[in-house]
Amino acid sequence: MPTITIGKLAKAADVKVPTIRFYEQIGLLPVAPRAENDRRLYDEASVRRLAFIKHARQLGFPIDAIRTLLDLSDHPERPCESANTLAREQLSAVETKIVQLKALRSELRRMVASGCDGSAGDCRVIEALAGPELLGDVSARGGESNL
Amino acid sequence: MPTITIGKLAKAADVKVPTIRFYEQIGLLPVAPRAENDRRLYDEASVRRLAFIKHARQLGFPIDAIRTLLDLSDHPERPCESANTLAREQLSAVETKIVQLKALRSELRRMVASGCDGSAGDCRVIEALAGPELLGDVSARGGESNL
DNA sequence: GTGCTCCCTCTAGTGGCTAGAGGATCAAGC
DNA sequence: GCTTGATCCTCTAGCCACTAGAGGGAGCAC
Repeated sequence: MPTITIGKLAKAADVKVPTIRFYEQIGLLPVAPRAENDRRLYDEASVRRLAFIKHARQLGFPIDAIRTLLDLSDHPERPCESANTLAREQLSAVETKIVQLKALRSELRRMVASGCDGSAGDCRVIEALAGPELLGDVSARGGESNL
Repeated sequence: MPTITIGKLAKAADVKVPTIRFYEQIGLLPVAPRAENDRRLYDEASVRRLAFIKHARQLGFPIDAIRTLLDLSDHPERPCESANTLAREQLSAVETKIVQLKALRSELRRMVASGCDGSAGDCRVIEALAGPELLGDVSARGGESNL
């Protein structure tokens, strides 16, 4: 029997109230039953479901992937292949992004290190941006430095 | 005297045609003069300006920061303090993101490593998502990235 | 009755493009 | 001259995942 208000749910899962309504709207959360005064009511299962979503979002899973993951979690008898695939895909997306960001970081470090304090005409930062691009295809430059 | 078509400019700077029109619309590129047939015309300076923008975008600078940087580059007599500041800010944003992504990566690695091939009911991936959150406040928010 | 907080719906805005409709014009080949 | 395909134009709408705000109702403490 659902008794939790949307505000309580929001606090319990550390998610903003409008986000919950948004998740309902796009079908990530089921349409909540309403009290007589038209307010949404939730139960403990809602808290768990929302926490699941939040966790997955923190890990960067796109909404569609989360839909699939929730679907699997709702049907424990189905094979979990796609959950594994989604996780691997997300891992590789994150890894790619890290590689790219490291390339950006090293160029930005160079820019910042050669920092100037004169006028824009001699500015190393602006020069670096105007100059020939040293980053090739960012995604192609994996090596960089490791950490 | 401008003679370069938008298509040529797009190729020269490796940017899509609609993106150029978009940059004009938001004032990153000046309104291009038109030929008699109403087509936009560009010159070498446009190529350099667009390359500057593209490079800055690749580095993740937000449009507003690029506006400032272009402004400085248009007025070489001004002090370049803000260029330095913007670069430092961008560097720190990139560094923060890297840290966050590494945390995600390690959790995803754990998930993927404990991969299962049974049914969703026993799936480690789903379990990990449902389980208590181990991540702090990573909040991968803000449109995922501005790369 | 007066605040205060919570809730409701609905629309529009964010960033940085990208896609598509619907049409005009151009360059090249026949 | 005619056709074909590439390129250009404008305009609107869509993407993702929310977030903000308007404008209002309801409930509770004082």
